[in-house]
This record gives sequence, C-alpha cells and structure tokens, in this order.
Amino acid sequence: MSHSYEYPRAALTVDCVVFGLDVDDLKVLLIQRKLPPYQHAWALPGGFVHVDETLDEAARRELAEESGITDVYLEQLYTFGELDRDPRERVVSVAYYALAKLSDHRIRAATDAERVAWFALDGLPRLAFDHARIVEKAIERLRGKVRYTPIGFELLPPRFTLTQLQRLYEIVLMRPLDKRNFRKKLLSMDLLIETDEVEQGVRHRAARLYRFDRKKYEKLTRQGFSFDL
Amino acid sequence: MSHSYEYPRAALTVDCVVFGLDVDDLKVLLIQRKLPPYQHAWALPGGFVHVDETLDEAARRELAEESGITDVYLEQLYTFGELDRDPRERVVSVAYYALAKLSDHRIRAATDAERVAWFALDGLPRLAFDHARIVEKAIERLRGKVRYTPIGFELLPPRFTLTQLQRLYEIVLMRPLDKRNFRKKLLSMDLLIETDEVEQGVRHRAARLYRFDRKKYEKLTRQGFSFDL
DNA sequence: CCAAAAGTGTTCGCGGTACACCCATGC
DNA sequence: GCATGGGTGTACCGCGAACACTTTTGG
Repeated sequence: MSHSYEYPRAALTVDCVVFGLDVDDLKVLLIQRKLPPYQHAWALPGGFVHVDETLDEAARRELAEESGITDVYLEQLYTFGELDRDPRERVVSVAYYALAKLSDHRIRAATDAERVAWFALDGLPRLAFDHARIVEKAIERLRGKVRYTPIGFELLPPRFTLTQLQRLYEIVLMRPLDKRNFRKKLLSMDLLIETDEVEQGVRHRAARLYRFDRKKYEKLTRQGFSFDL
Repeated sequence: MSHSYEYPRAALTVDCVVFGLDVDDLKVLLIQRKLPPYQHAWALPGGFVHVDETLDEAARRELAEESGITDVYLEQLYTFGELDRDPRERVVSVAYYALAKLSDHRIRAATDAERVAWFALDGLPRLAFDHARIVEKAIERLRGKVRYTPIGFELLPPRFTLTQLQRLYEIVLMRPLDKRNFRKKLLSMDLLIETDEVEQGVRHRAARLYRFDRKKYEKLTRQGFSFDL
C-alpha cells in the first residue's frame, strides 16, 4: 500500500447541519459564503479538516469559527463522496448534525462567512454544493433517532414544560400528538424530574417546569431499558 | 479556502465489514495482510480511495480485489478519523458493512491479501489498526437495522425456510424467538411468497421454501408501512 | 369575568407473548 | 417404527389510541 502515498488525494472537509427549535418550527443554521465557489450562496458551516485534528474536532472548530456556536450535541451523520460535489476538485465531506438550544446562541459570522442566519426547514434558500442533500439526510436521521433516544432534550433549555416537549415532538415528527397520552407516556418513563418552578411571564396559568434525568436514563439504559417515544 | 490546497492532507481509505450467515453463527470476512504495517495480521478488506471513484465504488473495488466478493448488499457505516489510527500517517477511513450469502461466494485472496477467511464473530483474531472497533460498530448497526428494515434477507439465499429466517434473527439478535409467534408475525406482514418448492436433502420432513417479496415491500413502504420484526 | 392554556382518567381494541401437540418424511 | 424437525391455534394481558371537561392564572 505504501506506493499509494504518491497518488493524488481527495481533499477532506466537514459540514454541519445545526438544528434549532423555534416556537413552531425547526430551524437550520446557514452561512453565506464569502468566497468562491458558490460565492454569496448559503451553505452549511464547514471547512477543510486539518491533518492534526480528528473529524469531530474539525466539525466543532468550523462551527465555532464560522458561526460562534459551541457546546452543542454533535453527531456524525454520513460521508459524502460523489465525484462532482465541488467544482474545484475532488472533495469528500464528512457531514455532522448538531442540536442547539436556539436561545443559547448568539450567532455571529466570521472567517469565511459573510453572514449567518437561522432558516426554517421548509423555507431554505438554494444551497451550495450538495448541501440540500445533506440537510435531507440529517432530517431523516433526526426524525428516526428522536424516537428511540432522548436527543430531543438537546433542543430544549434545561428546564422545560411538558407542552414544550410535546411541541418538539410534534414539530420533528410532523404530526399532532394527544396531550394526555403524551404526558402519560413520558411521565411513566420516570425520566422527568418535576421541579418546583413554573413558567414565567405567561398571561395564563403557568406550567410546571421539568428537567430530564440523564443520570437515571443512563442507568436504566445499562439495565436494558430502551427509550421509545 | 483555496489556500487550503497546500495544506498536508489526510489519506482516505475504505474498510468493509462483510457479514455472512453460517449454520449457527455470524461470520466476518477477514484478510491477512501481505504488507506492513501490521504485516501478516488479520484485517478488514479495504484500501485507499482513488481520486476518480466514489466511496461506494472504492469499497466494492477493494472487496472484489482483495477477496473476490461482488454483488453484495453494501451500506456506509461510519467514518473513523482518530489521529493515530495508522502508524504511517494520518489516515481517515470510511467504513462500510456488507451482507453476503455465505454459500454464494468463492472467496480468494489477491493483491494485498495473503489469505482470506471467514471468522465467527465471537472468535475473531486480534485485528490490525482500529478494525476491532469498526467491527463493533458494524454489529451494532446490523442489530439495530435488522429490526426495522428487511436487510436480513440479504444474508439468506433467495429461497429459504421459515426456520432459516428465524435462526437468522435469533443469531443476529442473540435471543431465542418463539416459533409460532415468529411465523405468525412474519406471515401476517404478507411479504413472503410461498413457493411450491421444499427443502432438499434433509432426513426429516422437508420445509417449505419462501421468497421475500421486495416489490411489495417497496410498495407498502411508500404507503407508510414500516417493517418491524 | 373572560381568555388561554394547564392538567387530569377511562374505555376499547389490537398486538405481543406464552404455551404443547400432531404430522410428514427419511432411514 | 423411530427420530427429527415442520407446522399449527388459543387465551391473556398490557399498551397505544381515542376522547372532554375542570382548574388556574393574568389581565
């Protein structure tokens, strides 16, 4: 294999689909490209992988550099290796998806990004490269995974109401859920801790706030329990 | 970003975890390396991605070259990008997993492989690089996916008995299944076509052979049906 | 007192699970 | 005729689904 060293090599990038939950839809974070190719087009945050960093590190670095986002749930999605993805040359991209709490992040454009903004999933602009396909795949993954793992909580603040939680699932799964059944199910898992706080600043009855009990979840998981919407 | 062209680049490889179903366990196809590093160690079939082929193409090419296996179900698994995966230099590997019908393939070593062989999952030799981790991840994926998609059939010949099918699930999921319930469930999905043939060469009552109705599965899927063990 | 959302139980039907015996065939 | 696996039905239980009214709070 050592002769392979001299062969031309594909360039390697990472791209991140960052999801954020808004009041009544899912948003995706996009950056407007400062440089060609696809100059001024909207694209996923991402960039070249350095030779001395892992893929996860590269994804976090690019996310921080281009959009100011840090401390998010991040998971590898898929690697895209079509021949014509990038007009310049052969580029293979390892895609990630991230779940962010919308309110947490003061986004700001930097380095290769002219602007940064959140876009509703069903109102995305035309995207650079094959990024539309990557977003597709990310949604699919999110929809699948939200049902059998508790990643949904990554989209909510640490304390949330049951109605917020229900809205989250309704938005991600794109179907209405029954309030009573939803509460019964979730509470019966015994993974939500009722706090002694309630919602603030609403002009109707304030809802109780809950926390997700991650410790307990991990313990139950080790015992064979399986989260299931 | 164009300045990135001059940065040193990671090398890009593909590695394949090929599963085959034997009478009472799952097997993985390994090759014995002809060249250093890890000379003579057992490893997953794989190799460098050419600049003019997609990742899927690279995986199939390496599989064919090193082991003689073609025409298998192949799916991308995960991309491994730790810094020290390969002692020579930075190598990022896109891992695939494949499902083969054991009987179909006359395996043969070639190119960089000294030997090729099937190993039982719970009797694997020490593997080169981080290939043990890759196999782990592949099993996890297989176990998960076999339950909600009909990929299991890729491990069986086109015509199979219900007992074979049940054994497949028992082996992959590592737990016994009830014969009557299993049959009831599978037949009620209405995705198996009863052929007019029976098993040959057994010294007891011969079992009926069935085929998986892929067309019907695709049709039902489009209508919202979801396979579920 | 009115608007708005929070919170709360019961019934029904389906699907998963447990379980044991007779049948067909080859030797 | 015997050994070996093939093939079959029923009863119970738990869970998901459907469904509407009362309570709390702020303005």
